[in-house]
Amino acid sequence: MRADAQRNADKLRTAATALCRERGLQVSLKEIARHAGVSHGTLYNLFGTREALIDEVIGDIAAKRLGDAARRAQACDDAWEGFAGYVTEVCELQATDPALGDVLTRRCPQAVRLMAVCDNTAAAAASIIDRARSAGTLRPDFTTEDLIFFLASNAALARAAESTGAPGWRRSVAFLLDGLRTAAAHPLPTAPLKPAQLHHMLVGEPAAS
Amino acid sequence: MRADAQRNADKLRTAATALCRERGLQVSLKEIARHAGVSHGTLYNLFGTREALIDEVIGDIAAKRLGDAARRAQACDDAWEGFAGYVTEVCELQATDPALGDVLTRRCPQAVRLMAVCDNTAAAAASIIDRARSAGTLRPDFTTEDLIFFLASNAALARAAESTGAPGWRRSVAFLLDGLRTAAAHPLPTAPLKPAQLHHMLVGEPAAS
DNA sequence: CCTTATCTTGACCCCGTGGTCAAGATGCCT
DNA sequence: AGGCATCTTGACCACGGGGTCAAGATAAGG
Repeated sequence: MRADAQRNADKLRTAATALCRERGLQVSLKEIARHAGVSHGTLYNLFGTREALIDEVIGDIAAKRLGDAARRAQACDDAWEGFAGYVTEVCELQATDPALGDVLTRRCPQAVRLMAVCDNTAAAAASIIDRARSAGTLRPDFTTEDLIFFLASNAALARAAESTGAPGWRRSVAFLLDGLRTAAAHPLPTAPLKPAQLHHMLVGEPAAS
Repeated sequence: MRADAQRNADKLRTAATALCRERGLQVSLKEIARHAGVSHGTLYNLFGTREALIDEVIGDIAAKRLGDAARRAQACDDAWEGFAGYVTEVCELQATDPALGDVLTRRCPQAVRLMAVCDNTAAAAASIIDRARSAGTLRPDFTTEDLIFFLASNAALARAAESTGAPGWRRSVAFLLDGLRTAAAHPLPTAPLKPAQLHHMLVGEPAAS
């Protein structure tokens, strides 16, 4: 790879990172190129598809931040505290970094690394949930799919809320948590979602546009 | 108004109603015209702006359906049942009629009648919430803004969920309700949203595109 | 039936998106 | 320095959105 190509690739990566993290994963490629001070043709030359760029640029950040949150939760002595802290922390990530919200809602299904991050997050969430359920503090009928559903539904609003300086999502999370303690549980109206149903829901309809 | 103009207006209204209710309020005007078998120029002639069309077409439906739900809640003997039923019913409306979801999230701020429906709904919700709080079954720190925040966050997902035949939102609502009983309440992390903050949040960032 | 006011049409404008590619520029190696 | 391979550019394609308007169609009334 020639030096100038390398330089341009870096400029594009930088621009893409910044734009994705402040506006989400569906920023226009031409805008990224413009922002990087480079022709959009160059972007196509160097990365080919949006997925390749995004995947490269957001993959590590997403894996790190979501992984850290999961590890913190698992390291927590109290299972419930770990679970509650995890939910709060992930919501906070969504609120402050739109790109992460889009990762969790599978907005970019072609990006293999991001999808892997998504799967890992689901697995981590499952273990955090399991632990809290086993401890008897989290209601037993709460599933990983329920958590992801909640995260997905909060993604858009959390972002908007943060920009107004009014973190309404914090109250939302608190209400949810209060409803998730074993003591608060009442029978649920429907069966849990199957993973495939959740998946289809998220990739099928990319959250209103 | 000439007879053919009247006929075209009706065709456009019919098409607009159908498309809005199955795809939300931001359907393209050209698509509505196409669907009505009429030139898009005619649409502009007869209605001028998207807001005028939408307002006329969705206003009554929205007012009726949301009003009915509120009345049913208020007619309910038990305050908590009324409240819980109301939340469920509104979510169901959002899931089955994307247009209503968009109305409640103020996706079309120029449409005065729709905004009035929105305000009326908020007022009705406030009274339903008040009643349940006074009865002691709904936790006292839950506000109208919290409800609207929840409805907004569920809007996109409820729609997607319905189309997969997996009503995940029903479980979401159930978890929320379990967290809203007075007995389940734990202290909240932040102060309630002010109405203006909520408003700014909804109109400022139209939910992730 | 013929006139006229009303209405419809579709070509046209602007803007944006994703994507391609020949021509020209530039880095690099000899 | 020169020549080749690599890379960049920006014009171009097709598509879609919102919106406008002159010219032609048509309903309504005399």
